[in-house]
Amino acid sequence: MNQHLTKPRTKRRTASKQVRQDQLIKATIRSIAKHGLSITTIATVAKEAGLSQGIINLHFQSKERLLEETLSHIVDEYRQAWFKAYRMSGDTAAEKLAAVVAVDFEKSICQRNKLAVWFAFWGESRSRLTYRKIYEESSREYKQLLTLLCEDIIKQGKYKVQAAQIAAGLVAVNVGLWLDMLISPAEMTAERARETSLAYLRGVFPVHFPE
Amino acid sequence: MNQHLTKPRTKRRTASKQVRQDQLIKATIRSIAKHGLSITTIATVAKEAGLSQGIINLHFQSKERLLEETLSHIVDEYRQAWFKAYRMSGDTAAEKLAAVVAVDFEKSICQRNKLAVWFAFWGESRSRLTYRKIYEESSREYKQLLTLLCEDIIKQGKYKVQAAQIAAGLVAVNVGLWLDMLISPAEMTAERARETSLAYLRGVFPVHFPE
DNA sequence: ACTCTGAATGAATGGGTATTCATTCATTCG
DNA sequence: CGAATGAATGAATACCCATTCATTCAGAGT
Repeated sequence: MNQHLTKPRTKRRTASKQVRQDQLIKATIRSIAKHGLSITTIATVAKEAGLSQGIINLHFQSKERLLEETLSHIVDEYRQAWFKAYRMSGDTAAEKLAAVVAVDFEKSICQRNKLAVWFAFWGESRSRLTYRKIYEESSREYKQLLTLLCEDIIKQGKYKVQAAQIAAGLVAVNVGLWLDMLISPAEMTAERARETSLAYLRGVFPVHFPE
Repeated sequence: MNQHLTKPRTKRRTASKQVRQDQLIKATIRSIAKHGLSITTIATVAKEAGLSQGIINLHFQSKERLLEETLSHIVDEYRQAWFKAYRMSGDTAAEKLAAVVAVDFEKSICQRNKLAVWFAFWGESRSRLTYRKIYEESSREYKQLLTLLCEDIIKQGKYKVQAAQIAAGLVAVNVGLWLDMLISPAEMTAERARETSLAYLRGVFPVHFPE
């Protein structure tokens, strides 16, 4: 029924579920960055991973689930990064705030491939409840933390601003800077973005973020 | 060769190129907002417009060109809006800056359907030079204008900040606020977003944006 | 060495999708 | 009014995509 005469004899390996799923998620990120979400197919991901098409449904049941897992992967990685920065940084609220914000401009977090994925999913989020849920849950936590830190700083410095508003503004600046880094990486480097974000904090909390 | 026996006899009209193209672009915006860019097909757009599939290639030659024209439409509309706000507003730089920034939170500009389109195209922009070009050109102009206004204000108030950096931060905040309005419209209304954006300006230019 | 398990493949399938074009029809013009 | 024009249709075409599954194969256990 089938003639395997011209088979290219590719070397084949077996690997654990965990390894393969990671490999496929990373291939998905590359494919979305390279081709865009709307051109990303089972075929482009499989090719990017150097594996066969069938393996995606084997490990993720459907393309849709692969995409959801990819978004979750990036969102979780981000959450772990800022949480670690929060716990490991100095004692004052200002130090902690600076450390958490700096995460957004760390190489592993703000590399262009990953930024492309964030924006790709945000672009579809209006129409896909699942994407929105995945992002919103993590985002809410993040804003809560920033708001708490801002409240602390405001109390200390007797600033006349609303913590939640400053936190929302801070998150917003960083999202906007990510867009610049995605679209015009030559003009907006991570370093310049970090400074721009810090300029916002300096404006709002001059005593705590001097110079 | 073909049997038109069951034809539903839909009423048919003819309209000028301009009218049809506008109609199709608006249908495209609705389709992208409703289904997402990756699910938007010739069929969904045609259905949204209440017209037949063939009409899209008749007026735009290809689906890709329709999408490009849709992005251009939104970008141009935005550019005209802020340019008008710039020309029509008061004489001082601070007044002009406030007026231009306020455009981002006008109903016609920041309605959710249009925000979905902005983010959809940003999400694909990494892989599509054409999208990036369309956005970048307009974006550069916009930042130049904001930078000039900031320079003026900085000179007047002897602020110790860099105009380009403040302008970049301002654009960034507003992009980030658009994301909030897209994802969580209940939590981030246009009014709240406007205030958050203004809080940024107050922080940086306290004398010119008091209270 | 031999069997067993399950990882991996890729051809086949069924359902879409963009584009084309012969045809229909509304409108304009002589 | 009758012919000419070009807007609009939608069936047909050729291609693409996600998913399935019979089959192959690598590694573990005996």
